[in-house]
Amino acid sequence: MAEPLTKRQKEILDYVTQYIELHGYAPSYREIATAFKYGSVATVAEHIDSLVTKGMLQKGDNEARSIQLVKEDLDISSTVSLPILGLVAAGQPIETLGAHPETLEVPPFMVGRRNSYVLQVKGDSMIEEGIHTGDYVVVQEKEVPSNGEMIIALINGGEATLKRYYKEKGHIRLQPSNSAMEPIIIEPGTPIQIQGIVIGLIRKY
Amino acid sequence: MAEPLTKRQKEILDYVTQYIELHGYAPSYREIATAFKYGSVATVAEHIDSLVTKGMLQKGDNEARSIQLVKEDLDISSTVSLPILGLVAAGQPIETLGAHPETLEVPPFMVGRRNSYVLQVKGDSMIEEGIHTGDYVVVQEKEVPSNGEMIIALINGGEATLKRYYKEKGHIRLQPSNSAMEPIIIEPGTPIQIQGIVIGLIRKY
DNA sequence: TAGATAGGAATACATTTGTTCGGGAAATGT
DNA sequence: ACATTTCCCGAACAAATGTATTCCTATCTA
Repeated sequence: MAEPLTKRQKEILDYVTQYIELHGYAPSYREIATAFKYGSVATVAEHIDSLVTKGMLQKGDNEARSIQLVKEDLDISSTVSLPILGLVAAGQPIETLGAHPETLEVPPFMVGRRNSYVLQVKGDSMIEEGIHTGDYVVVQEKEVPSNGEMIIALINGGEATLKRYYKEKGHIRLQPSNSAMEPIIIEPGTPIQIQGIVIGLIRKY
Repeated sequence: MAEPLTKRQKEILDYVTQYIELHGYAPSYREIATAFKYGSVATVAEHIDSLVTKGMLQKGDNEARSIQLVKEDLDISSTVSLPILGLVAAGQPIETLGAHPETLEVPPFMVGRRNSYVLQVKGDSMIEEGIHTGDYVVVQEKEVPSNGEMIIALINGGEATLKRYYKEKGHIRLQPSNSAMEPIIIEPGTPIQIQGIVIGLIRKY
């Protein structure tokens, strides 16, 4: 099945492939001819015919720009699929999204060893660090964060916050990155539950 | 952003979408006219123009079957490994990282059907939209951006910028998201090369 | 009711584009 | 050496295709 391609044919194939990936549609024969400095489109037609015959391309009859790539290879790289557990917003409990959470494919380099999951951000508490409403944060479960780490915390058993964590003398300070918001001081004895730390951010435009 | 489509326009869009998925390339105006039993291709041209204006489609000028879908749908199966081509920073050319670029595993929902790659951000030109030094932006190659899209542009053949693109009467405005920086006005004739549009952001803490 | 908007028709036109046919030169294989 | 394959040119052609212009009819809105 592996029909051998000549050098020229492979060059044409590569050009067509790149053109399609760049433009979203196929080149015309004359565009190919120009790219290869051909004096005749017939030369292009021959090569395309060869490539079609050899099964490397497909095309419609008498139809402009109808060359199609014969798709074959899709890379099967490793990916981690994390559940989107809900929304996190200052002052609101985490809204769970039911028993069948959606999942988000996450680059493996972002995922830690422990349990991880994804939350969608709502609110402006970390706006000055470039975390906007709609962004996804990758959260790794961790009960004892280090100073300065960004955490998901439940305060008073119900309110979820996305803040930076600072353990200081006599109390814990949860620092938003929003000059319009005040830091939260957690005095000893106040119930606080650290859900995890933020280890990644994903945004789609 | 969400331009309202009329019923007819949506029908045309759906037809074009299905045609492309079925054939692998776009229909001609006359094929669309036949499908809708139109007596005139001008009717099709009007609808396509509307859809292009509303940002639902793109097309080449005077090019047959050059309609492209803008809304890229995602197959939620494999993951995509994109090359990290270099750094982008205002006033600096893209620093290529040699012939053996690292790759970044990117969630497939972020990748379009065209060529995509990853750049690491350096500088503050988009700081107010939450794009910081060290972040990775996912770039999709596209020569003709739509208004308001965030683009990677080469100005004067060497300076790379990450800006938002606005085509206005008589010129192009490249708008940073940093109140300390001025927009760049591109007068007609100035060499400018659009590398692609930013379709995603990934940050690792 | 006048005006605006969406949808459509008819026609003509200028390109764009794939196809076909004949011929030629260089490389390759036998 | 001879045949085959690969590669290319040129021109002519018919078909496919996008565009421009003018006009028409509902429908909806101010």
